[in-house]
Amino acid sequence: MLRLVKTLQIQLQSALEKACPEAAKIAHASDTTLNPQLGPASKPEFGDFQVNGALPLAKLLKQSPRHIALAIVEQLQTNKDFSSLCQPPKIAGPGFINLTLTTKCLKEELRIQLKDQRLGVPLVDSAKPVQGNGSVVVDFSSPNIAKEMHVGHLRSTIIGDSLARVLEFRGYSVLRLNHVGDWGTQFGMLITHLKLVAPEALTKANAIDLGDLVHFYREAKKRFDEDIAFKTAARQEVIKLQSGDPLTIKAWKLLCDQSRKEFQQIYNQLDIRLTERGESFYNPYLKQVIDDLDSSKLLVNDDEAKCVFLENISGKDGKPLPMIIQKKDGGFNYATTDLAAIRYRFNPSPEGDGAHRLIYVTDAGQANHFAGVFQIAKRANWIPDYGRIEHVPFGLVQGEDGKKLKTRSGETIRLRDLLKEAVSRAESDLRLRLKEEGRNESESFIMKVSNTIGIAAVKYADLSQNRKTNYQFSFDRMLALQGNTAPYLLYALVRIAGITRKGGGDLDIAIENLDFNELKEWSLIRELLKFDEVILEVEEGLLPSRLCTYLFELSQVFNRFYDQIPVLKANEPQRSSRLALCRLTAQTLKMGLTLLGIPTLERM
RNA sequence: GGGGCUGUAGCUCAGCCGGAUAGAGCGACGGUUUCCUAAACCGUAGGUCGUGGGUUCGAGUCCCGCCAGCCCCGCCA
Repeated sequence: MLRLVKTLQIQLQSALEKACPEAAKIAHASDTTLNPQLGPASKPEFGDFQVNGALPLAKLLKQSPRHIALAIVEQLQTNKDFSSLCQPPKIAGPGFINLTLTTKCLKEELRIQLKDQRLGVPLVDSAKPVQGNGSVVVDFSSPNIAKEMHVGHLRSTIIGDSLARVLEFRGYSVLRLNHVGDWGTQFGMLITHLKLVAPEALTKANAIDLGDLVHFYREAKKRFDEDIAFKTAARQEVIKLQSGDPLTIKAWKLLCDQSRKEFQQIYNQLDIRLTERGESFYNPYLKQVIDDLDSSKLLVNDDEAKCVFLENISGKDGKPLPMIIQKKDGGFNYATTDLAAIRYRFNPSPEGDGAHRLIYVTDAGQANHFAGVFQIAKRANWIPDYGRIEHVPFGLVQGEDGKKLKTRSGETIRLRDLLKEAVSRAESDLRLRLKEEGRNESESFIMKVSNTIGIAAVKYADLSQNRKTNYQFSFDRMLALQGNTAPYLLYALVRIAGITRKGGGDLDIAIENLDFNELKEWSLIRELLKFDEVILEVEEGLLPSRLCTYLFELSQVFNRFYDQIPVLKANEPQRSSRLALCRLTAQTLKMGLTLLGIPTLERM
């Protein structure tokens, strides 16, 4: 319905200017235009759209808002194109203008959407030209080498993937970058520790597995915090790594390979595609960062460390907060790497990615860090005029007690265990239901369905509740069959698949003879037509939860339709018309879920 | 001390650029099945939108103060 809204916007604009010439003159004088304030109706009984633009003009024109609304309506009714789209407008309340689309217009929109594989969502090329090479970087997941993926990586991975999918669907060339932690102090301490306790791990592939590595990492971290000599040795090791010492590099590569294999299993299970480009990738570009900052006079030596002092951000003492770019031991830290990454990602190919938008999906705790890094990048002129750089923050995953999610023994929950539990819970729910309903299904069916539901539930729960605030994790809630959950949405699709199986097999029906006469049909049509706008909202606001809310509402509207409106038993042309609605609902739900990274089922 | 985020129904959360009587879901209570999967649908109850001011024709939404919770703040990422 995007095109339609655009058309209405233009018609309203013109009617408003004609109805209030004095106000229009004033607006033009200050180089603005009058805003009709067109928006979706706040309630179904108000129609499809509401126009609020009359209200703010009342004071200026010293007329009642209803009077102004009337003048606008009169202008609108002289426009034949408008009258073919909307029924006669109604003035309501203090001066709102309510618009209801004509059934002819709704049917035409529906027909267009039924014919469009993209369900009305425009490709970016036809929307507006993009500068740079049109690519978008989505930086997400980013686990640390030598550590297992845990709940902390869940949100970044799932949200980042979904955003990447939406942007790809819109036609951007998306770089899904896994900025893995494969560099830095942690590495120095791990290698130093392994040299002492398990040197074979540093020279031979597969000498130890990731579980052991995690164990060693914990020991190393403990020693690092307690033992000053160890700390110094670890820092030396980092310097060796950063300066390319062959033995250290070899050990480092082995550790990375080991971790990579493990990560890949999780990504396969979640159906997530990523390009690994760890922190180490930017090693050759770090020096340039220092030089650039130095030549633009941003770099300051402070207590032997090289820093940039931030503007408008002060530290404990009230003085500007420094960001350390090079430590006094000569080592670089994550701020340096992040700056090098920004520079590289905006730089044109071949010395960079030529991106026009950078998106970072990390926890909200890093908000200050990114604010600082982005500020420095701006001041150093590394962000082109058309460039956009955004931090997409998210809150902690908490347990149902409101505290940080942990195992009973108080340890961090491994991602693989969490996914396993979701699937096994889905499986026992399913087996119970099959028994209750006396259904007989094959083991492969049970495995496929429980796997799909389990993973879908975890993903959907996270995406639908996406906000900056913390997120309360609950298996019971996410696997519930009712409410705003993945199983509820999947079930709506299964119902449609049922119709297809039982007789609507060729959903490739004629769409020229659509005939609707039920309120529940029109509600479904109106809901289906909102899809394109929702996708653009997600693209702009980077909030997958908007898409989730929409899909849930669509499922609800469909279930109401399904409950009361017979499809297969209806006479023609209703039967074909309703089948068309079912087909489009299925396509929309499927497409929406795909954009969330969630696969669908025919039966469950 | 400074900064960020959050505070909406018993619980979990929506609420778009400020717009009409603040919405869902869960839970509670009650109803619906000769019919395409009832894993559904319908109804009832439940609110000082943390709090006090301000701006505005109009504030859950914007501004300021206060209270509470979480997070970040120089050589970890």
